[in-house]
Amino acid sequence: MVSKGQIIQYKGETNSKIYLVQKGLLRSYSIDDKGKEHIFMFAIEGQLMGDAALPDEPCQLYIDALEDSKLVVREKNIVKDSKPGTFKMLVECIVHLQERVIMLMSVSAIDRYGHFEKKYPELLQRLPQRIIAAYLGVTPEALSKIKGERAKNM
Amino acid sequence: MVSKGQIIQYKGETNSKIYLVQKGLLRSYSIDDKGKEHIFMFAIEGQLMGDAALPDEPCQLYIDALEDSKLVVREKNIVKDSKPGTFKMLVECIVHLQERVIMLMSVSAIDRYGHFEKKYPELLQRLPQRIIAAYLGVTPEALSKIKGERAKNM
DNA sequence: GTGGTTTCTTAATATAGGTTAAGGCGTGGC
DNA sequence: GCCACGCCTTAACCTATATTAAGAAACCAC
Repeated sequence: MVSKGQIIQYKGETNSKIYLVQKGLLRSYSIDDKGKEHIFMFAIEGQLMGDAALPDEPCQLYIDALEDSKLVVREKNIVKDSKPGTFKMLVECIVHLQERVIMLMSVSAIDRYGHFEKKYPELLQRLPQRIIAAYLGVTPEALSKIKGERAKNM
Repeated sequence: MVSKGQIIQYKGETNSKIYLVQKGLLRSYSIDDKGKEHIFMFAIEGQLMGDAALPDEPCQLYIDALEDSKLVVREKNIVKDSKPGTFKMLVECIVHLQERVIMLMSVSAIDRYGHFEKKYPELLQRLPQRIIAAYLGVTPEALSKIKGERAKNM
């Protein structure tokens, strides 16, 4: 059980744990040299969250809770045991990342928002604007403008 | 054996194969609505290349050969058998993607180039400029300018 | 409730990188 | 050799998004 805002993993520390979200919402993110947060991914109920670093390597990402959350903690090594569901989750993770990179490279901010809207209507409700902006790779100001423009064209 | 320029997988087709590169160099990429190519990843000797789509799902990426290449073709399903090396490759893939997304979101074009230079000095030699640009998510013109500016500051 | 944070919006300005265009350099085919 | 084509560079201009700033609205603690 972790409460909203609690940091579960710091960048640079070694962490051999991964987390299955039973309830709530986690995010992983980096902080650039200007102190700006960049969200790498979210994990909601039923999803797995963990840094891809090896169990004894320093992590590249921070992980914290965006809502009060209930977690099942597992060792990263457990993945090696090829638990039925776990392997599939890894592949899903790759699929997701593939899409994410494509989005970041080839789609405008306005279209990334449209895509997010369609794909995660639920998160749209649960997340504050500024968090969505950090996920999409834009500033909250830019996202605000995007929403304004979309409202006009409808 | 495939020759330089040959397309191995088209976006939208279903392809249950993955490719282990024995010799040569592959890339996976998408094409946006302006016809611009965006490179997702490279695979050199010893690396695995494949779309993350399930064996019976349409692929999201094109794959082609940047050099004459020798490939070992495998079924995606073989991954399920948890061949010793294969699982590790999956994890490496995730690590790589994680870094890639972080780069795209939080690092300027000039620093992405610096990072690429350090991480893939060999590819820097083997790849033409325009391909590196597409990988970094900038235009060849911008990359040319970046290199010019770096030369000055040294 | 009230006061203090944090978040959202709007607007003005700044900037990284895109676009377009043109010239030079290489390289492979004939 | 020499032509043609693709690649790289440079430069002028343009656009999307960042930055800065300030006010309005929502949220929280007390």
